[in-house]
Amino acid sequence: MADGRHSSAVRGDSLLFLTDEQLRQGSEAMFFAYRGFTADPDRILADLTYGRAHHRAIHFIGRAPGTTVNNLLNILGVTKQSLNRVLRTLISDGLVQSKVGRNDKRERHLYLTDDGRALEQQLSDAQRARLRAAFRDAGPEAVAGFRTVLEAMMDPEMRASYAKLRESGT
Amino acid sequence: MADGRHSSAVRGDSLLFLTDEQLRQGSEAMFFAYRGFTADPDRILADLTYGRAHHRAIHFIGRAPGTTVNNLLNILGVTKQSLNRVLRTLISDGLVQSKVGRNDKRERHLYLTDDGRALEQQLSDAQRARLRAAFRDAGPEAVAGFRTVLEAMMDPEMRASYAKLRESGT
DNA sequence: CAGTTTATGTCAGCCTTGTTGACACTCCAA
DNA sequence: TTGGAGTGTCAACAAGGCTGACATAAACTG
Repeated sequence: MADGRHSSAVRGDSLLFLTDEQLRQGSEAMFFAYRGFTADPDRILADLTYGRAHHRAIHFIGRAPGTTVNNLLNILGVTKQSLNRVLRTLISDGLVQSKVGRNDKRERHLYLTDDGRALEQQLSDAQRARLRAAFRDAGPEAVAGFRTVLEAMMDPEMRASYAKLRESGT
Repeated sequence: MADGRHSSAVRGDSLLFLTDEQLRQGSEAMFFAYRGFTADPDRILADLTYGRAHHRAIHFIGRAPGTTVNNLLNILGVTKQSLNRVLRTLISDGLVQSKVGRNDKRERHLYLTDDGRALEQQLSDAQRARLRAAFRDAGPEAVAGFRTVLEAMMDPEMRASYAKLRESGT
């Protein structure tokens, strides 16, 4: 780590494109792009009493209906207390329904209600509009590269969750 | 928005790759990847008394030494009260130095101290290691696509900030 | 010069969303 | 029957956003 700012560039091989400057630009691109990515749903949520945490819960429940609390916990990477606070409000507001498991009655299976689905739709429409525009501007090859790099950036467990959701959705 | 889940796929043109399912996968990829992206610096920061907000401030001061408070405010997109809380601790901890402007004495120009640079290096090394691995695995074409899409996702002002930093760094 | 605007700092208070620790309940499995 | 897993909940706390209000100094403007 003490070999300076061109640690990866001096090799002179096919990894020349990995200068520290390129990597720094990659970081900054992630930072600025993530802001854009969340901006539209955030605006909608601000008017309701909800935040990004609610959005995430709604998104993943909508994506995998009947998922258990524990499953959701792993996907979201927060503590159960944190998730529970969010779920409690969503359930009492009638956006999410919690059903006791049929086989294992300790488990709660989570579903969106009609209202929940409506909000999910509204939020993801807003988010997708931006993504759609970005994908269209960038073109299919760029999108493929985008996805390849993002997948490579994930932690292995997250990559597994991602792959699982991906196959279930196709 | 009521035209269902294949709103963009039914056109049958070159935008076929923009199905809502593709877009949803894009969202989820962003979510999981961003978690990975911040994970390593977060681990380092947890041991100090600092958080992600400190990281961001240190990063951009290191990137554009002598930047003003107002400039940083625009880049980070937070309120001055929020930024000030972070800057105050960084300055009193001797990681950041604040100099009164030469021309305009109302402005404060921000610089990293030697200690600040050391922490910045440590944090960005951790972050770059992951990015480097991801870029290497994905290859140059994928990286180009990654950057193209991210740039297209940004708000216009953010894209301007990004471009400005990019040219200053090269 | 007087008045306004700009750049910055700071105080106080609020919200969301994360954390830990503790405890209770239900139920499955050995 | 006992241990452990899955869940819910209470309390307390911290980070880091936010708004509103106010202060100061410097720069700009008529």
